[in-house]
Amino acid sequence: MRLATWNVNSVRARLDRVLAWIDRSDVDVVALQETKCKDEQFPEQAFLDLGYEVAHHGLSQWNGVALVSRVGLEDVSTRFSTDVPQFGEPAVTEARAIGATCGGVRVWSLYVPNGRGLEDPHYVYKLAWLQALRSAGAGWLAQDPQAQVALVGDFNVAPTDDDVWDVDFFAGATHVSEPERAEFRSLVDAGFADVVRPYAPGPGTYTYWDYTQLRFPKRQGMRIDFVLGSPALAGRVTGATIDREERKGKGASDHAPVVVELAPNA
DNA sequence: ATGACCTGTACGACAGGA
Repeated sequence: MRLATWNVNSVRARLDRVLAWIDRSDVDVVALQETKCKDEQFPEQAFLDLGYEVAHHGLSQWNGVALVSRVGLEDVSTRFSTDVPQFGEPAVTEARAIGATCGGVRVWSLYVPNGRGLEDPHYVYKLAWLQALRSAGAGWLAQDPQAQVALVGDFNVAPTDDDVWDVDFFAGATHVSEPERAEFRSLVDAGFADVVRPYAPGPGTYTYWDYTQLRFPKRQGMRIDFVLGSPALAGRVTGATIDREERKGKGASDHAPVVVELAPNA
C-alpha cells in the first residue's frame, strides 16, 4: 500500500495538478491539508472519477483537511479527542483533523496550527493542540499496542536544526522553538515514529519551501511534513520519498508530497 | 536548471501562511 500526505495550499486553485499527481503516483491513500474550502466547495466528483473516495472536513476558506482513498474509507471522524483545543474569540474548533480507516490503517490527516509568533495566542493554541494529539495517540496505543495508526500531515514543526536551511534565520520564530520540538518528540516517544527519515536523510532534506526569495531553487526549505507511524505500522514501511519534483513549475504548492510504501499486512 | 509569493474574499486591500 502506498500512503501519501500533502499540504496542497488550496485544492481548488491547483485541482489539475493534484489530480495529475495522484493519477501518476500510484498512491492508495492521500491525506491532504490546507484544502481552503468548505465541504460543499470540495471538488469531490473529480476524485471519484479517478477511482478514489473522499472524506473532507472544511468549515471556511482557512485550513481544511481531507482523506482520499481507493482502498476503503470507513469510520470517518473529524476530531481525535473530545477536547481538541479551540481558538479565537469566540472560541471555535477549526478544521485541522480528519481520520478514517483505509485499507486497515487508521489514517489521520492533520494540519497543526502555525503558531504565528512566540508571543501570539496562536502559539499557545499550537502547543495545546499538539499535546492533545499526543494524549489521544498514546491512548490509542495503550488500548491496542498493535494498532495500525498513521499520524500524517503538516506538523508546522522542524524537529531538529537539520530540518531548516538556516537555524539563525529562524531564531526567535515558531517551528523551531524548544517547546514545539519537545511536543513533537513526545509524540514520537508515545510510539509514533518518523518513518520517512530513514529513507530521506538530512541535512538539506525538506518538504516545504517558501514561495518568496527563490527559496526552492536555492534549496532553502524546512522539513515540517511527516508520516508518523505506530509500531505495527512502522514495521511495514519498506520505503519513503519526498517528491520535490512536484514543487517545481508554475502552480505548485509550497509543500511537496511525502509518500510511504507499506508491505502487505502480515 | 528548480527561478524572483500565493490564496480566498471580494473588487481593494487584507488575513493567513512559515
